[in-house]
Amino acid sequence: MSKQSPAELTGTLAFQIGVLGTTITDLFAARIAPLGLKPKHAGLLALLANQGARSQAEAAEAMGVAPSLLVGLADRLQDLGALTRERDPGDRRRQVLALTADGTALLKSCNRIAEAIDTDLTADLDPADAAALRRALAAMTGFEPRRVLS
Amino acid sequence: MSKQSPAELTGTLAFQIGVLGTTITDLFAARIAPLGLKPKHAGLLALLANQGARSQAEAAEAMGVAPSLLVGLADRLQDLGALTRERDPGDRRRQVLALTADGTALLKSCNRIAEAIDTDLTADLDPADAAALRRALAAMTGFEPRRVLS
DNA sequence: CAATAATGATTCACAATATGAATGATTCAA
DNA sequence: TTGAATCATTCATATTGTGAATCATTATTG
Repeated sequence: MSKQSPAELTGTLAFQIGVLGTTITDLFAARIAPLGLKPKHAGLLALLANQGARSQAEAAEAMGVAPSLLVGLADRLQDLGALTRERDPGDRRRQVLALTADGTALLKSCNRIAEAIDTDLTADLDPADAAALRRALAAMTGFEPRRVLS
Repeated sequence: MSKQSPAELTGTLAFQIGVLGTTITDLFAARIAPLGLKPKHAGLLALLANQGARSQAEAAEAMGVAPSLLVGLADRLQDLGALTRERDPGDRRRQVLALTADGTALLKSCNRIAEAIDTDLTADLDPADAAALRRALAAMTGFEPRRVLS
């Protein structure tokens, strides 16, 4: 006889990645909380670091969130001294966000925390499988809409 | 020279799985919405199907949510005729949830939807990498707390 | 056995998160 | 130059989740 119960739903990649993603994000959130950050703050820092200064509208678009949400994220990071927020002289409607040295340092801390989680995640994982996982993620991350860590 | 920018934060598994998980869960949520379900409803159906009837406290524990949240989930599924909710005769404090035939059918629909997402996800993925991905997920899914799809 | 503690389900008040509509400033197009 | 579009911001609102309080029931224990 074949297998009786094929682990309905929970056997799918969609379900497993969904659950694991939430678990990891919650853990990441707990570990960056002492820095005064939430995952979306870290996502914004990373965006600015990797893609350079951006207006709030551009950042919101890139992160897949409403522009109104970005106001609060930028407020917070500005309070922490992690970014500057200046009117674009060429178009004074735009608020241009740019990382400060403090922001870069903060991002590095987030990065270290994420890497520590990676270490735990891949602890009992065949190195070849870990490499394949990275390839698979790269292939899947071009998937449909973009949205940054919540 | 070595690579200048190592994709700060966004290069980590933690970040990538977090983002992908949210993206996938949002997509899954959109596709099961016509069934009148949200991801947590589907998670509860799957729990009952895969592990048998459970009290609400047990289900909440297994899903990693507050018992008070489970009340509403069970209400909804009961309204849809997807589960029965009966006092345990042996301990009349416990409400025991059990799948109905309609609930099983509903879960099968969710399963099909998740499988369709899997198909898209793995479309341009080396089959060997897809297999490795499954192994990696299996290894990582024993990770810390449990929480079901949100 | 009686009194007290613990457990399960439920309701409720509340916090956190996100959205979209409205507003005001500015820029673009006709 | 007038009207439409864009950007940032605020505000009202929806959604989601939690924990405290309550009530019924069951366990404990003096």
